[in-house]
This record gives sequence, C-alpha cells and structure tokens, in this order.
Amino acid sequence: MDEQLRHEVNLLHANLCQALADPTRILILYALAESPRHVSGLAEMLDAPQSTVSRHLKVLRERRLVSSARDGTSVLYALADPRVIDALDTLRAVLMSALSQQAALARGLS
Amino acid sequence: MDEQLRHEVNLLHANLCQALADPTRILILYALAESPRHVSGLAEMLDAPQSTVSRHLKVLRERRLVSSARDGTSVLYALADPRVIDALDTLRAVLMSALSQQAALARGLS
DNA sequence: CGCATGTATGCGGCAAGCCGGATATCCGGA
DNA sequence: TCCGGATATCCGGCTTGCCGCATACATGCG
Repeated sequence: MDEQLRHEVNLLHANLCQALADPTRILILYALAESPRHVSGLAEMLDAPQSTVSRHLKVLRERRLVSSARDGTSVLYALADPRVIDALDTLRAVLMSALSQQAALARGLS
Repeated sequence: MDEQLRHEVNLLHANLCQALADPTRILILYALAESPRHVSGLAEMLDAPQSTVSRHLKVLRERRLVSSARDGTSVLYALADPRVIDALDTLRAVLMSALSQQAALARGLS
C-alpha cells in the first residue's frame, strides 16, 4: 500500500506539471510573482478574454499554485508558493542549454 | 522583434513543461537519473508495452531531455540534463506543501 | 543473405484540453 | 431592493494527447 501511495503522488506530480504546460498560465505565474493582481488586470496585461484568464486561474487554484481573496467586487490572486518560480526558472535554463546546443550543432553543419 | 522572441521562448517553455506532464514520463526521467537504460529495460521496469515507452521516449528526446545512443541492437537512453530532476524535485516539494496544507484544513473541519 | 532481437512508427479510437461568446453569480453602492 | 461592475461557469467546437496492436526498420549473427 506504500506502493499505492507512491503511485498516487506520481499522478499528482504529473498533474502539477500539467498545470504549467500552457503558455498563458506561465505568463500568469510570472506576473503574479511580481505582485498580486486582479483578474481584469491580468486579462488586460495578457490581452486575453476575461473568461480565458478566469479558467486558467481556476486550473492554477485547484492545484493550489495560486491563492485568491476577495477585494471588494473583484478578486485578488497571488502566487501561493514562490518555489514554483524556481522550478520554472530551472526549466527555462534547461531549455536555453538545449537551444544553444542545437544552435552549435546547426553551425557545425554549414 | 525582441517581443516576438520572448513569445517564442514562452511557447517552448510551456512545451517543455508539457513533456513533464505525464506520470509515465516522470517515472522514466527518475529512472534514467539513476542510470542510463535500454528501452526494453524501462518497459519491464514500468510494466508498460514497449511501444508506449518508445513513444514517451520520443517526446522526451524531441525536447532534448534525454539522449539516445545505439548499443548493439538496442538503444541506450540517458538523462540529458540533471537539472530537470532538480525542477521535478522542487515541484514535488511544492506538491507536498499543498497536500499537508490541505490535510490541516481537513482536520480543522472535523 | 536470412533470421532473431530490439526499437520505432502508422493507425484507429477515445479522452482531455483550450478557446471565445453568452450567461449566471456575487458584491457594493444608490 | 435594484443596478452595474467584476468574476465564474456553461456551451459547442476544435485540437491535441495517449493508448495498444500490428507492422516496418535496424542491427548483429550464423
């Protein structure tokens, strides 16, 4: 049954990664890392329809990557755990390495 | 056009996260972090059909998260960049925090 | 050269994700 | 209580992802 638990965590792990697997959501997370924002603010910043932003926020909220708090008639969203940004930065570094390696390879062909 | 480039990288960033968004692929990456392995070895270890494993490896290979090398009639796969494991570990830590927070909340309700 | 082993790919089908517009819900002020 | 601004959800449609099976491809050996 310990095996069962390990499997369960693995599913949640993948689920968490899934939440990061969308360009808009990545932008949202980086924006919230700067400062908490309202839905409308994010929508304007990303130049995306409000419904789209709201749905993305729902995904992030369900995974507890962001937290929400009412602020008058609007809702203020904030990053729940700054380590998510660390992870994203690390992955971006990995990406950059892969790209430069790819570029070097391309130069070698010419 | 710098803006254009930023957007391009953002897409690739999401694409990279997408590659991590599958339970089987996460298991593969952790397995390869231990030591390089053949396709058949991974298939047996994960108790998954060979075609499935091969397809997952293709996804990881395209993103340059793993590297492949022929070894006689089989192919040896290895982790391309250990930092991916760092990122996965960080995300797992985030997950654990969220879970324990959730558990504490549940206790509060009882 | 033909066979056996190990790996990759084409295929058909199904599940899940993303989108924008329209609508429902929530809240504060008049 | 009624209204307007802000947010969440429903809907229909399209795209993408994952799977297993069957099959093609590559490699080493006799």
